[in-house]
Amino acid sequence: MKELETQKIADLLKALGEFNRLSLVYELCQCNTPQNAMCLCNCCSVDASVASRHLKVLKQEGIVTLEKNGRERTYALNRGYVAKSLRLLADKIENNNGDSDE
Amino acid sequence: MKELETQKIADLLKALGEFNRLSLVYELCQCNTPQNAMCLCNCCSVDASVASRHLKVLKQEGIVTLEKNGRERTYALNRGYVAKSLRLLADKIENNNGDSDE
DNA sequence: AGCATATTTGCACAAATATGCAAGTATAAT
DNA sequence: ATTATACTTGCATATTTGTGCAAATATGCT
Repeated sequence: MKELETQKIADLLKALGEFNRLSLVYELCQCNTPQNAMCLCNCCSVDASVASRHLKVLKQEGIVTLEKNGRERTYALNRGYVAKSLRLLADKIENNNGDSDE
Repeated sequence: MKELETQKIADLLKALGEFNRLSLVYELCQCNTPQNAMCLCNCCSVDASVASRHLKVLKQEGIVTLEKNGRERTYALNRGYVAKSLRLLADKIENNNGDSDE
């Protein structure tokens, strides 16, 4: 149970912790409108298939959301979820929350 | 330059984004006193050599600090740095800070 | 010096991961 | 129906990564 939670946050961090994937996230971060995958694969200079796979990972982790518009798929950053998760971890690390041994 | 920064935060996240390494961080997070590596290798059930290597990675990323006391090395979590880095990223992701395109 | 404890390093290896290309699928346009 | 666009998926592959064991190193103890 604790393990599951640890694994989940580890997976989130791992998904973010790869250069091209983080570049995609940054790219999405700068545009307020959802972007399609083709646009995104330009931001890091990789094959479309590579961008596609990275976006799949990001989606699986809930970092981005996907919407299908005709033949194009637009991705949007799940800002709230990612920010919240990161802050939760930051709080835990900084405050050693609750558990006060000293 | 931007790339370097992206790479740096990616490396930090990658270091945190592995189950056993994150477990070590959590373990260090709960103890306010620095812990030696032997103690730490018990928290995740891995060989001492494995814990040693993970701690090395964490140290390289500035996540933990090392202090030598005689033959034992005690590690302490660099709470401030890690928390600050995570919050910075959270802010960036949530606020699309400054850069207002639409 | 000799032994015990704490930790790191060399080696081997299996599993995961990132990548590109080519082929496949889906949908829109003509 | 044919063609074009926007992806995704199936290989093949090269690289990285996590792991354990055994040996090496470092330091303290007697």
